[in-house]
Amino acid sequence: MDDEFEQSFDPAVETMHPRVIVHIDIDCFYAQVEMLKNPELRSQPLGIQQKNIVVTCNYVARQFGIKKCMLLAEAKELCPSLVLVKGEDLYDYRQTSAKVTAVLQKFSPLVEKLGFDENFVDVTQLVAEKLQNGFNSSQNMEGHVYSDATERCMCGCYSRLRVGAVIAADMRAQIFEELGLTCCAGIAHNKLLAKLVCGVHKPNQQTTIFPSSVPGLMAGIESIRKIPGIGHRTGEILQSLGICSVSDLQNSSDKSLQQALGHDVVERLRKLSFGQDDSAVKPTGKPQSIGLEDGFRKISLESEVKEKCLLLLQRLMVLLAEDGRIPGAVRVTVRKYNSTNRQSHRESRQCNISPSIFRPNVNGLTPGARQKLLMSIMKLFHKMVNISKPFHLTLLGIAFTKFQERNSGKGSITSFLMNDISVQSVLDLRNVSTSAAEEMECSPAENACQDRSGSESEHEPSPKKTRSDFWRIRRKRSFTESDVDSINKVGVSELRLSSGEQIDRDVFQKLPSVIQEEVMETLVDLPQLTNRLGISESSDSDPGVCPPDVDRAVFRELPPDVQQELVQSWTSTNSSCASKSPQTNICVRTSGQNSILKYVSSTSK
DNA sequence: AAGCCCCAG
DNA sequence: CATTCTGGGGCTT
Repeated sequence: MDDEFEQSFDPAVETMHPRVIVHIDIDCFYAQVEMLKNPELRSQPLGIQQKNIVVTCNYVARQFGIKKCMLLAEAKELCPSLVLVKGEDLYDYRQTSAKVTAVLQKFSPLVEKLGFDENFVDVTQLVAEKLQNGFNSSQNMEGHVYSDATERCMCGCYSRLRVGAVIAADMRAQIFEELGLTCCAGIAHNKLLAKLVCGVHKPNQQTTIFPSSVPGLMAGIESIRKIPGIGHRTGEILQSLGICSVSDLQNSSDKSLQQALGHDVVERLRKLSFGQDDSAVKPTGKPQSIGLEDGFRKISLESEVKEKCLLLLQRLMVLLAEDGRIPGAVRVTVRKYNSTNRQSHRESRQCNISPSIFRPNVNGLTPGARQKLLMSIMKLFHKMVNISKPFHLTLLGIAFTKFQERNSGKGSITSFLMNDISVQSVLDLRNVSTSAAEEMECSPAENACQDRSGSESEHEPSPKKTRSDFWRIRRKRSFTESDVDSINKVGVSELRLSSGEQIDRDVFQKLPSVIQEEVMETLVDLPQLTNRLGISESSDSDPGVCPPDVDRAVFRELPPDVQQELVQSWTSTNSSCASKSPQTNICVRTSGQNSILKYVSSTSK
């Protein structure tokens, strides 16, 4: 309140800076993850490829002038020897991201994720504790200081930020020691400044900014668009009103602005332009919705809609299982083709679904869960599209929402998983075909309490497990005849697989049996679909043939497409693998990627 | 509930 | 399909 008085007096001056915020940004995140998985890449120029672009690259590659989001061709020209790794399977990135966040949560519960590679941490409390305990930071300043901090603010933030810098250094050390990742940190009294200053010294460095340097920092920002919070649209509006530079914004008191954006927004933006940001670090929790959507040229048949929905559903089930919660509602989104309407005009309908769909039936395992779900979905679809008339869709999406609260255990999908005897039997299978070493990384118990804490004790029970072991550890594993038998007991009678790779443990096992069945049923019921997607029956019997970069694709959270492939290979009762020995390994990866390409090119583009 | 906007990555 | 996809937020009806 004092604050407000002061600012109405002079908007450029803040008198109090009570918080300490650290912004952590992992250096070229995807590239680092890939280099952990395959250390040989460290010495080579590495680019992470998505579609036709290099989304990020390591620092070796940057010496060639390669930049983020550069076109593939462009990058190759700059560096013909550029090693490319596909970065479309986000599983490892997501996992690693969660581990980073888990490390940071040891410092404060106030950790806010921004994408996979950034986190805000409010360490005000920890700083206060350290200061109370007589922590002395006046000796040496940890890391860089933005500009030459001259004046000292009298609110006490000078000491606090210095302690913050020490904490940030600690965070970075822990992230490196525990995960092998380097990162940058920005330390400031608010989120905006912490983020802005984070990247001033890169890579693997940290920068602290004190309030006296804030005007300089803000003045040095070329475009207003660089200010987090001013996005595409707002930037355009501001520009259209002649507000281009930060100082333009600082001095703006236009009435037209107020009209265009509203008083509150304008106030917020003006504050931002002075480096002021009251927004709190909002602890990131589980998502409120989990959804997928697919864009395409044209869908005009109901049968195509059904197919799409089944595919989306299949992928969604996996994400859902990984999340561990049970949704209470489903939403369907469509975008109708409209030549005049450049806007992606979307429509959506949602309805509640009985959570029992995701629970076991008294008599065993939900016979028609998928059908029920699909029925609900199609019903929603029909609310938006009258199929008796021609229609043309360019997008279909399905999302689950209204998740049940972290139930005391009952009803939670994971607890169900663990309580279901038949599933237990599947879990137990793992012991048959899994080595002890592998067991350590992911024991059934750990999986059961899917506790987000992620970084738990795990690994290290074994003497020396190198980092590359960490990534290589899950490999080759085969289902045996008895595995198949047991799975049959669970009720997935059509299942026939000779190779599971990580599938069994990492994904299949994680899935509630209901969902396991869902996945199976989907495919069993839709032979034409599986055929269209094509089972590469090639089933390469020599996994060693797989190129290393291909080999790493971890089925687990399956980039749904790969998962699909795998499920197909399980499902194909009469495919070549059935005739082979149960021990035969299928090179899932290779066949998967090929088919994915086929699939993508035939439907998506 | 659903449409509309915005934003970030 | 015109920067795709995913998730979040806010405001309005």
